[in-house]
Amino acid sequence: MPHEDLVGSFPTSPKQSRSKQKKEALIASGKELFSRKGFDQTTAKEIAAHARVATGTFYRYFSDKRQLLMSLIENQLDSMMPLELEWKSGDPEKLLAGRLEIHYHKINESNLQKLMPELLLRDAELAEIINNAKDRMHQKFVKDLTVLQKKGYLWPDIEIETLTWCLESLLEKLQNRVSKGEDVDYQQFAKIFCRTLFPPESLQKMRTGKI
Amino acid sequence: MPHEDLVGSFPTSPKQSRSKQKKEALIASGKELFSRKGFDQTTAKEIAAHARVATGTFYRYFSDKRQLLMSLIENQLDSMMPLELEWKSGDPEKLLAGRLEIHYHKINESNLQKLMPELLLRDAELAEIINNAKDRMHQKFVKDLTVLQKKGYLWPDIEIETLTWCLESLLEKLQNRVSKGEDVDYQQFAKIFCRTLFPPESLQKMRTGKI
Amino acid sequence: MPHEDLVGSFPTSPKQSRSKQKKEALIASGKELFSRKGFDQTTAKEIAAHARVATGTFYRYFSDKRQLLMSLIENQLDSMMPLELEWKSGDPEKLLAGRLEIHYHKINESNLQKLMPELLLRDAELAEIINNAKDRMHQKFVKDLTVLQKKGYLWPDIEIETLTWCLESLLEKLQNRVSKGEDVDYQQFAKIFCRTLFPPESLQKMRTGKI
Amino acid sequence: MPHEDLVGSFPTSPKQSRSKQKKEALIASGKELFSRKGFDQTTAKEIAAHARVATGTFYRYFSDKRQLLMSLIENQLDSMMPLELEWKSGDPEKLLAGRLEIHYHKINESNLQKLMPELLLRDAELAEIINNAKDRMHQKFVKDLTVLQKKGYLWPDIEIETLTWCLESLLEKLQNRVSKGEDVDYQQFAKIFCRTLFPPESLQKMRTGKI
DNA sequence: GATGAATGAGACTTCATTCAT
DNA sequence: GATGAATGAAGTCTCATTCAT
Repeated sequence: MPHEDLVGSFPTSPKQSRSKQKKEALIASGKELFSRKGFDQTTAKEIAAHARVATGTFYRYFSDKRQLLMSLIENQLDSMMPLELEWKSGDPEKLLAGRLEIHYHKINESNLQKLMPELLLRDAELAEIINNAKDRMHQKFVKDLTVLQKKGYLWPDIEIETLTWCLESLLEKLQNRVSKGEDVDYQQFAKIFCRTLFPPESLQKMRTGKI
Repeated sequence: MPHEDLVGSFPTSPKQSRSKQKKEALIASGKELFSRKGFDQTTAKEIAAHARVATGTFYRYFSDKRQLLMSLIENQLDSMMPLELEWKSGDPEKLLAGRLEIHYHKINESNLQKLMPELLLRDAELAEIINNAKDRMHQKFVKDLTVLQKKGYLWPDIEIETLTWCLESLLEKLQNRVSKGEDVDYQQFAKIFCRTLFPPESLQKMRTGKI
Repeated sequence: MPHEDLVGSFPTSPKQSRSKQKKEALIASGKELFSRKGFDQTTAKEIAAHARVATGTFYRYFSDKRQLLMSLIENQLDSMMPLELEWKSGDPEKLLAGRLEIHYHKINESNLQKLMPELLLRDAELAEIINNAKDRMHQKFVKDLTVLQKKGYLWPDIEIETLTWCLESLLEKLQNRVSKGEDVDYQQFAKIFCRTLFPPESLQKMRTGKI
Repeated sequence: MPHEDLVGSFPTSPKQSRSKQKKEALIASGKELFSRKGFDQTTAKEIAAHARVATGTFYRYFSDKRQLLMSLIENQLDSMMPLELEWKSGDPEKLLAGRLEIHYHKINESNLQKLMPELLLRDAELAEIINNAKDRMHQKFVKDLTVLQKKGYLWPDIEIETLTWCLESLLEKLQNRVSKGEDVDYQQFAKIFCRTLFPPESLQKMRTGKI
């Protein structure tokens, strides 16, 4: 970060109004506490206290705990979705490793994901949002794999549907580990992922550009 | 009530005391309601009502809601753990498919798994139990894979650690699908699992008994 | 109260279950506190405390404060309605005085009436109930007066509609005074009421049975 | 804004300072909202919003919600009080009708009256003010009626005290109807009032100036 | 043992009032 | 003066747990 003071020379900061700051603080506190203790175990009062504001202030910015949760989830919706599969020329394992690293780098540590299963049980609206997103991703996955299959790159005796959810599981768990702050070896993961997806011959062809 | 012991002599009624029956009913109700609505969303009163007993009766059999939950989890602890990896002679894909089917067949549908992440956040004791179990399983997995690796069956450039959690993810997700009542093609899954684990040459050797 | 022990010799009391007793206590406390401090100034906690039960108990019997209020009002709906006008033979002033005394005797002291105007502002359902009742009574009043008018008993130049609400006002205020515990001279009131209603000639005829 | 003082020279705009205007707006908003929804159901924020000022501004002009209410009541104290009884020569029914019309004409529609009973329950000071006023009025009424009684104008067998509250009830209800915006036939009302007050002979004498 | 009414701590939410800008 | 965000006390209501019958 060179010349950061250049930035500093602009009117202090983007002049985030107090308001904005408090809302941010509440969002951050919500994220932290929800992740740490779970949704039900976290009270609005606690979130407010953690954000150093009064209880009532919480309700200025969010109609209730659920709304705050929704904000958090919406913010993370993109990163919660696994990356898309694309295969440019080059070693697919390395390519994938690179893309994974970039994609998951931006996922800030948060166990918000952990809360999802229980949350989905009780919140139909949330469930719909999430399921829609997952569905779209799933369709995309299937479509991509179908293309690869037609080109004869995949294992010939494996069905797309099962393959899809297996790969999705791997990506989901990868993301989990990242968000938990656990170390992840993207190179290794990419290798495993590719070998699940492609038979050795395909990998070889792709590596040598004979796609 | 004359000759009630005559009834006891019938093999159909295994002399389950009233008590036992009530406890069972409470356990069943707890499982169903927790799975359906989540732990916090289910009240002791509801569980009792669902089990057709009075609220107070709940507390005769369980010291509190948590204890019922613990029972449920303990009951399912085995099935919640993924199966062990063993490789007898024969087509490994078929062998695995058969074993998976048997192993997961006994998992009754229940979303109890879904509750785990949130539950672990708040209940240190539960977390320890679960983590210990997972850990033991993980160690076993690693040990088994190490053996296979030493024998040279695995992909040579893949590390055991990453491979382990990838395979665990696959099994975990498989179990999830089964407990959600979704259809699962064990044959397909076994194929994918085996190819992730073994390179084609190993598979070929195993199939032909040249292990 | 002679021989009260005779009563006492019956199995204690009508064996009002605890439950019933608590509900009664809550109703009584609600009535007293609402009357004394107003609806909004009375909290559920206070009502419970006054009835010597825990706050939560209040909610076993009433879904909320409003429902308790509704019970109270329903209980009093009859007595809140003014008596009907009927004229048998005899001195109308005395007849009326007697009937008023009987009718208002059963009104237990309570300022619940006082709360009505404000309550009606905010509670559409309550407003409808009350207005329907008032309306029915009004129609009855109008009908009765119309009969009397046709018989030529009323002041000839006074319209029924205005007369009706004037008489209703008198009865309403009478009831107010009674429920406030103020002394009321029914004889005097009946005289005034009758003279507002009938010209002296009619009264004379009625007294002498020449109806 | 050139020549703004020209505007000031117009007689229409009495140079109401901004301040004054805001206070007026708050008073108007308070009156409307209190009347419409009741005192407790109206928040200071709402009143401010309705008056197009900030919440804080409310507290510049009134120490609290109650003070605004007090202003409103004080403003209306005169009109809330029933008119005085005076009998000049002429047809008393017509005279009264005329005076009623003038007196109640100035009562702007507002259900503030409706709030009084509940308000008096909780606000001792307000209760005292109101009761004093009512008392003064009552004394005046009694005094006036006593004079009429001594002159032999009233029904001879009716006591002043009861008669007084009956007439007050009629006037109170009349005022209620006016403030609710309901149509009122002053002529009819005056007839009823007079016949309640005076026997036909007195009325006849008064009409013919033989008072 | 069984029952279900009772308890009361504590979460949620509102709003009168204050205060920094 | 004006603004409206912030405060926090207080009311509403739920539910885990206890207890008298």
